[in-house]
Amino acid sequence: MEENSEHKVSWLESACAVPAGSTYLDVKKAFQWKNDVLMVNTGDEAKELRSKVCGDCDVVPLTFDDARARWALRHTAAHVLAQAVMRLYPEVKLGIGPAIEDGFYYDFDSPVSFGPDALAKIEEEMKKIVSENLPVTREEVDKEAARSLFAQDNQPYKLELLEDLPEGETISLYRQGEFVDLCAGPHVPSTGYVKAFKLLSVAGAYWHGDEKQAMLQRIYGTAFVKQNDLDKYLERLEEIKKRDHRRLAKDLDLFSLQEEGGPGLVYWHPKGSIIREEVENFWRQEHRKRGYDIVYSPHIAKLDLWKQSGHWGWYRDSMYAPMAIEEVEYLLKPMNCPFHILIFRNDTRSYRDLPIRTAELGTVYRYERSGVLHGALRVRGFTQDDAHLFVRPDQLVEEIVGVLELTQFMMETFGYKEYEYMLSLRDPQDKSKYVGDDDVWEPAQEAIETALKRKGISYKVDLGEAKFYGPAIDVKIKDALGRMWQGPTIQVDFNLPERFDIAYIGEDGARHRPVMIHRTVLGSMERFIAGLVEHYAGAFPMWLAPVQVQVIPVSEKQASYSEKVTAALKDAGLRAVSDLGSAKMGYKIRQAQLQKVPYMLIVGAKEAEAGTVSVRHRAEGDLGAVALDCFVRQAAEEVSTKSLNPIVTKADPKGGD
RNA sequence: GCCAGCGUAGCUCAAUGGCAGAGCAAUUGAUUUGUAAUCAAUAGGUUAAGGGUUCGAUCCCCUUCGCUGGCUCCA
Repeated sequence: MEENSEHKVSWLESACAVPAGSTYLDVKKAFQWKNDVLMVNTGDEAKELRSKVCGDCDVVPLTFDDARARWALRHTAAHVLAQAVMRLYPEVKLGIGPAIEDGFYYDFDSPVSFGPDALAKIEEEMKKIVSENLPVTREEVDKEAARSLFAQDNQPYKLELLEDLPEGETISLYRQGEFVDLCAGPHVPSTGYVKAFKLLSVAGAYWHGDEKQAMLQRIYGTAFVKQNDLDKYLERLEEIKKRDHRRLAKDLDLFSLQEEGGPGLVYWHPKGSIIREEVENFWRQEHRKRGYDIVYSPHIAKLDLWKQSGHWGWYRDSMYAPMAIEEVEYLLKPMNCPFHILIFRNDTRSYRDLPIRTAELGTVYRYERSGVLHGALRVRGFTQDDAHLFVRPDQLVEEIVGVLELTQFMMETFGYKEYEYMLSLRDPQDKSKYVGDDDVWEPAQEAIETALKRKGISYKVDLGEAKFYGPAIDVKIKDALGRMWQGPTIQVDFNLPERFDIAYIGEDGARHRPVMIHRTVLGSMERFIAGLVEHYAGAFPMWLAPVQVQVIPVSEKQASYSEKVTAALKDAGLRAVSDLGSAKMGYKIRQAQLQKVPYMLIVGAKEAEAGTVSVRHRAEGDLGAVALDCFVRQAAEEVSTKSLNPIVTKADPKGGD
């Protein structure tokens, strides 16, 4: 993977918009490559050279094929987009246009709305700008000059952005042809670099992301250095579409949403219910092993309870309107915590009883605005795998560690291998969104950090992501396509125990306040299983597959043997189906393949004679004939070990040919 | 909720200001087959719902509902 220096310099140019006149030597003195990482040389000479080469763009160590070059390219692509739009629609006002994770966007305030036709037209114009290969140049001006420039262009949003910049600071502008934009850079040297790009979609977006501000039209696109990478990205989008849980849930008959029943409410069909049941059984078993008590609680409770818990004050926007029952108002539950607290409070608790771990597959209802609903991933009624741990302060860290271990174990069982840990803290700017004072928030945060450190887990801090009652660890999990999903969440809460005045009797005979840990491992059944559908692309591991084995007779003469095989499988606890329809065998195999049934057993005259089955695996194909009892044993083992991969292997030689 | 787009048979999709169609699935019959689609027939629709324009609307306009992509929000 040795790259020559010239090539590296061209990448560097890409990343920094090297001004005309800088030489290869300049570049070489300012930077050096170490194992494909661009390091900034230290020392005054290097610093000076660096500023000559790169203006004031802050070059940071950068991996060779990373980020920075692609970022610059996409940022320039965004400018090309804006330039094209301005050529076609001169009356448009420009918002902002940054590079993002997988591409770029630009926001426009336009009197005409951009449909698919407009998008195609804009893309054509962009191609023209690219072929013009306009040099991208950086200019530095003072604020006054920038102000008059954008005032003259009649660009109110740019003027607003300008006002947010500190007074007296130099303003950088980037110019390509007739187009000029307020921009920090960096960019690629000319528009000709933007070869492999594509516009993807238009969407509304609020100015400054604030729903009280104007709504602009955002055009999304993506760009890559090489065409090949763009093609690969577009293929990946196709793959994501194919795996979409809404598509697969329909094809595999797992669950549905019913227009007549109302949006955001999930109907679990028999096959989806089997998956859910398996997940829930596994969940229960693992929780019992770890000393959890599993409970059930009601779906409604008096309004007063929600007032006491603080939900009515802090969470009302997400709750459904009260209903009057015999003149007392009740609310549908959006969370399970108050119920578990009532169960805790039902008895006098000793310090010896703690920790008490109360778990429930609790169905909650939350008002989600119509526009945010998304398949089964974002719904209005869902079942959380919830638990509340009531612990003594001295047990807090240890219990958080226990929860972290449980979540890791469960995620791994489902085949999720990579995680990102986020420490969600209060928004320091606006503490009014949270209940309780610093003296309860700080120990909570400290306990979480200690637990994470004890497990040697590195994490990022997410300000403003805390729940209203406490800070949290939010775990993001990476699926088979490399996408990150919200996974387990662990929250420490000193507030609700206070509000409900719960206590345990300590060694000293006095009342002490327990601490609560709120946590979910899977999140919700709806979201988690929808995520699993996409993670496995519908091909569930054996233990979760709704149908585990499909028995397919070669002709109707083997109907009774087929039934016998199916009965043996069922006796072993396997979910087996015998396909006795009049269709051809090939057709039945196709159906089973499309339903992603793990194993198909083909039984013809030979097998009936020898007491064997011909095994076909959905991914491995034909595995040959094995003795029936041998297959049953291996299949049952694959289920009981929750194996992610098939363990039934090529034929046992005794079993047949 | 906001912006844009979409809504035709169970599913995937055609069509047109003038009789609404195909493939798959379903049903029935024939066929009994060796590792991804046997043949034929039948049935299936208030074109999301309501209103308007028109001699005539699935198509044009309005309202409502739902979905999709985003924004904001979130398990």
